[in-house]
Amino acid sequence: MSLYGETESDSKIHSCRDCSVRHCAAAVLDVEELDLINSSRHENSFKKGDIIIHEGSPNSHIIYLKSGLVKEYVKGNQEKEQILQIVKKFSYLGLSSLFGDKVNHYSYAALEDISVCYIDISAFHQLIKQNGSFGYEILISVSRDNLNNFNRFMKQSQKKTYGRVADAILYFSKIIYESTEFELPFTRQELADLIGISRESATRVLTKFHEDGIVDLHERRIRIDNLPLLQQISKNG
DNA sequence: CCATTAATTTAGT
DNA sequence: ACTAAATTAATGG
Repeated sequence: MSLYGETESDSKIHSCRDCSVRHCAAAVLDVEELDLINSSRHENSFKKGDIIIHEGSPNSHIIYLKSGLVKEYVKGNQEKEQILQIVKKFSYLGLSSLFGDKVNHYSYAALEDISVCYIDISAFHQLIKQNGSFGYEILISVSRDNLNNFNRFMKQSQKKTYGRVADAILYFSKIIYESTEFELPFTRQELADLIGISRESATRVLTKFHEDGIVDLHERRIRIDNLPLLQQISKNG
């Protein structure tokens, strides 16, 4: 429950050189650059539900997500929150606030038990300046996220409740799990917060989809049974 | 350590 | 908003 999560214990890596989960941008670093990151990095793990970054906190570090899922969100008025996206492992948390401000604009919370590495922000800056390939990879991931999220929100604003729920299911299926059957990492409330509807509507539409044979639904387990129809609903709002 | 109960969270109407 | 169900924490043996 602590802000800093649990003490590190399991499979602690002793150097970035030996890290087995270097992907994308981290994969293009040379040995010296890895040592630069390594000199300031610290590892940590969080339990499901733990908050990793509070919006408004200073962004002194970039956090590399080594395993698990994280939600990126902003707090709205009383209890309401807006979930921007789900972040998958092997990506960086806090990138979107890196160059824009001195504080994080988004909060991050663990949707399952996760492990992370903190990278000092000045080391990160230096790597971007000195290693074009690294910067290129970072730029790709920032752009991709931007495009994805912006698109989702633009389309969402034109859709009715059913289309939004269909969108959410397709989002999990296509982007997060790459499968037609998956376990939601969300409560109904969080699902609603992702697509800007009420919790009640979320459950109502889910059971309606179930009744209509579009999905099979058990608690948080979802299997898409009628993909064409679901895509149709998503498309038509 | 396990079992029971209390408290909190989640789902459905 | 309210109730029921489920999950988690706390207590006592």
